[in-house]
Amino acid sequence: MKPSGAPPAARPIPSTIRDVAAAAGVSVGTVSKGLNGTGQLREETRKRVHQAAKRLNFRPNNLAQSLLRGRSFTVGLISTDRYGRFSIPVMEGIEDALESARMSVFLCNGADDPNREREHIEQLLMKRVDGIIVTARRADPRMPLKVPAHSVPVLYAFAQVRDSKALCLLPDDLGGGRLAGGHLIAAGRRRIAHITGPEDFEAVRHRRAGLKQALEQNGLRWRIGDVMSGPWSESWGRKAVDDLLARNPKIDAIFCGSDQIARGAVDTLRDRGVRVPDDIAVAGFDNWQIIAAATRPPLTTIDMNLHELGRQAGSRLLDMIDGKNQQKGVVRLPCSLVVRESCGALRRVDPSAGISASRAPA
Amino acid sequence: MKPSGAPPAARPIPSTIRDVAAAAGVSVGTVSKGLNGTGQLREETRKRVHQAAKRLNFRPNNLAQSLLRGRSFTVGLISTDRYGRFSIPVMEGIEDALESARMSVFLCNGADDPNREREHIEQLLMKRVDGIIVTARRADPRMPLKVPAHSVPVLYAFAQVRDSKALCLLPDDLGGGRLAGGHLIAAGRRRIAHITGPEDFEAVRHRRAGLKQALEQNGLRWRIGDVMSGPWSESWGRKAVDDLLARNPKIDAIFCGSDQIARGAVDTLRDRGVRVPDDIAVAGFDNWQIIAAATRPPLTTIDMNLHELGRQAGSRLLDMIDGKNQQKGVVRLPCSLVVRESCGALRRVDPSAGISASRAPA
DNA sequence: GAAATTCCGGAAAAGCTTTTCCGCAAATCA
DNA sequence: TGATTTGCGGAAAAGCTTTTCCGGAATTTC
Repeated sequence: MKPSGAPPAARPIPSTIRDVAAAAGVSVGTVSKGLNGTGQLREETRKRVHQAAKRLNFRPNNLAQSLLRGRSFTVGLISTDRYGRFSIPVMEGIEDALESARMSVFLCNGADDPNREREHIEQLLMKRVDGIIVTARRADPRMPLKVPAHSVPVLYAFAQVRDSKALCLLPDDLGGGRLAGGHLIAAGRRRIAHITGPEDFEAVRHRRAGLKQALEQNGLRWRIGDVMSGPWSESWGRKAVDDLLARNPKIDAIFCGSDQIARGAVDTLRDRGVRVPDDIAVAGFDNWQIIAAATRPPLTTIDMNLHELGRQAGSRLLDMIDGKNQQKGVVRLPCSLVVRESCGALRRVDPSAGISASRAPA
Repeated sequence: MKPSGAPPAARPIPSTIRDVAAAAGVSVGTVSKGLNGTGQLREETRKRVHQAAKRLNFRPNNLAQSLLRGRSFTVGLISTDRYGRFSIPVMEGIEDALESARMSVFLCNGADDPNREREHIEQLLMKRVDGIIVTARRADPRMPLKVPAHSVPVLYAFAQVRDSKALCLLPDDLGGGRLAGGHLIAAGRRRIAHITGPEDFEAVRHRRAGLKQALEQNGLRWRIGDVMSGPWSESWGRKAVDDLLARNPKIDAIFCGSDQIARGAVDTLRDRGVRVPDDIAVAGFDNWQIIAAATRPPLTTIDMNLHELGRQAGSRLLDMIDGKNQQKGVVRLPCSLVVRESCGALRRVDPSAGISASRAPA
């Protein structure tokens, strides 16, 4: 019998398949067959069932279905930390992919608290989710989630884990760096500085390495002194430009590790009367619309295609749930170049830099 | 039994209460009592049950529990449109409130598509959620959701609906406008312009009305000509300032309808050699950290406390589920003032402007 | 007209947990 | 020692749906 768990709140009890059966004057099994189009039923019976169901506002109870099926058509999406700006497109992509398979998503926020995280996982397993996707604010390696081995498929999207058996989907920061470098070089720049984020971010190291590859592929010298690491902020971009110009006024391009940094850099260049892109071209990273488009001039930048990354995460998880495509390890998804005005040259990037370029969205 | 719904994917079947019962040499009922601390069991039996459960990695199946209880301990969170920047804090707040009640959250994105929205609602009702929270990117009135009357409690957070029986939680934009105006006036400003967003946003009208109240309460004249509406963008802020100074150079303060607009305004003032805040004070709205803190000087602005709004949404929904607190209508939650540097005066706002001020976060 | 199909729909089990009700055994009391 | 509690744990029902199996009625075939 109904335990006392549920206080007052007198709400109409949703009608069940028995109610429909009674209303249609048939048995419950017949109702099920009627509504699901299975079994052998007279057309007239089927119609009567449908009408009764409609009249009673019948909605099959997914809990019962899931219990029977042994599948809940549900996945857990757990963010290991507070949502960041990057989480949104990833989440949207995941949702898009999953909802077209009629899967529902449980949202869990770990809030940087391992206990809370564990609680969430426990909760999800009790809810019998079919799979789990883990995201983070930062794509760096972290401790593996304590999901009991093999209980359900787990996939890391924009998050990484030191466990060679796990599947991690990440943006190809190296390719992105190469793309930016290639674009600047194709625009005729020869002396390219790099103002970027903290050295301990893997993304920082990869983007830098990408730039390095682009330079070396084009016979340009890689100057360690032209690389400056600092916080991910506009003010760092401003400060770095000041230092850079004092040290090395012959720079003709700057590749920035984020759009925020680029924004600071461009602002300071303008303040100092340096023309962008005529005197110095500036490329950003992230394609953070709101920043990139508002910069004067608007930023040419790299897009990590996070929505697509999320979408892939969703559909790959579905594959894993179905037992197909048991891929493991780190998979890097391509970045793309978004051309605006801060690098001049409104033309395609040199194809040798790899990966196709795309235009800025209208 | 087991329909063909679930393809290959051979995963270990999670152990059930029967398995535990067998392992512990007791009946299933005893296991239930043992694990839940109910019934009368010898301490030794209870321990044996616990050990068996642990050994088998037993996790009660929430689907079965929910089916029995008639409550799923689950709520649906449906965004009527693509997630915006405002959704994040609201979602986090909602989650915080709900997870401390051990409720799980289904995430649904309507993506501006009424059909998809309807699908999601149908899905949620089939999943027997205990309640639904609706959020939006924009707090303006919209068509009511077609949730069958009284089936489950529905609450609108940062979203509004033309239905007097619905509960809508919104920020008090009017109070926010008054707060900003009061702060500027308390800082000794007398001629305050207002550069804001599109007239058809309710928030725009409310913030403007709040400013008007502050002015009139302090015996200052409300000049319609000093109000300028435009898009929510930096470039509008820049353009508006140019126009404004051309028309009316005697302005000593500007209240901007968003931090982005304020950013554009401040940048242009700097470009023109106008000192902020010495010559003209600028206040923003949103307390969008990344913009407000990077502006030179950092913006004094209004925070809508969206995290708190989300938290309240969550806990009020819980009340509604429990049948308590059947409040309806629009509830406005207070905004607060975040003092940085763009208005000079590093002091508290005039208390007559209502609502307490708070300091900028470190 | 009798036998064999074909049609249609009902009965029941399974999926997992919780709770109520009962009965047995041990312990207590007279 | 016989009668009564008390303590402990088992049996079974309920919650909702799907699917398999089966039986009765109608139809067809010989």
